[in-house]
Amino acid sequence: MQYWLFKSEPDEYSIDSLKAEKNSIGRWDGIRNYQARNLIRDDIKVGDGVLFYHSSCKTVGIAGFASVVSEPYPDPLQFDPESKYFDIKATQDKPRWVSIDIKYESHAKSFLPLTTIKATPALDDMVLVKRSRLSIQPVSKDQWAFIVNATKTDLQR
DNA sequence: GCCAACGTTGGC
DNA sequence: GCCAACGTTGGC
Repeated sequence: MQYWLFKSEPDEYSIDSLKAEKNSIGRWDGIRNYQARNLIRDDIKVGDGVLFYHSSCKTVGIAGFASVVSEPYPDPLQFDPESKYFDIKATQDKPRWVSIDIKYESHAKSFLPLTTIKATPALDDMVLVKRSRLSIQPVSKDQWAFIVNATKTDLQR
């Protein structure tokens, strides 16, 4: 089992959006970065764990947990001229971009802000800290375990 | 809204 | 294949 971090802008698609989907399963689409695509296509497997990260918003950080529930398949948006993710160079025979489905697992009982991640020595090797722009990135087993532990009690109360 | 850090494009 | 110009991401 492997672990990953997926970034999403909560104004577009938040962990609550995922939870609200039918069976709490949503399609992760609109990936238009080759590195991220290659991870989805080649490395990410059914059953892998996903950290759901909220980016470009008031408080950025890890909002909850999900899991991978499908094999990769062609992203339908690349064929849709109405979509902002339409790609004129993609064809049904030779699709360029892939999606996978993920399933909501849980909210972090305490939201883990990026500022805390950066201030935590156990987490400062995260790709998030080092190469912040990658929208899908690997997370180590130790990082995952640390984050599961760090978010399981609500420190706000 | 600014801007740094990338990633992509396209001329040569 | 280089690299300048341009576009995008994403924190602040």
